[in-house]
Amino acid sequence: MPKTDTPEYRKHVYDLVRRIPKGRIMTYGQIAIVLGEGYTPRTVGYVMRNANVDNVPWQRVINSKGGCSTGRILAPHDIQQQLLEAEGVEFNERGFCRVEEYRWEPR
DNA sequence: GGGTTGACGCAGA
DNA sequence: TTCTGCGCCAACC
Repeated sequence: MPKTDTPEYRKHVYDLVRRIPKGRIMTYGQIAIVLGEGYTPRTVGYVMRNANVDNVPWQRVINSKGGCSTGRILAPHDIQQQLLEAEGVEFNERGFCRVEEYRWEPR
């Protein structure tokens, strides 16, 4: 079972995130299921936290609520909605988007 | 080695 | 529908 501390583990997550098309999103749970290998939303989130300093569109990765708990991240919460809106993702007043509609699954 | 926290998810009230 | 609690796995103190 891989660990999040290994570059391989993180690369796996990063690669999947980079595959997300423009104007699409993925939830932590979805990623955890797709990666399998004992991945859990927690571990995925842990990796994403470090992805902040990487060339990964981490803003496309959100929680099941369709939003992002940006209040706990190191980066400003404005970029999340801003970048996604630039890609065509619509957000409501609460700062949430329709996950069921924008959710993308790799194959 | 043990306890707490966390970019989460789901079930229950 | 929204809020609260519990569980999950790994990292941090």
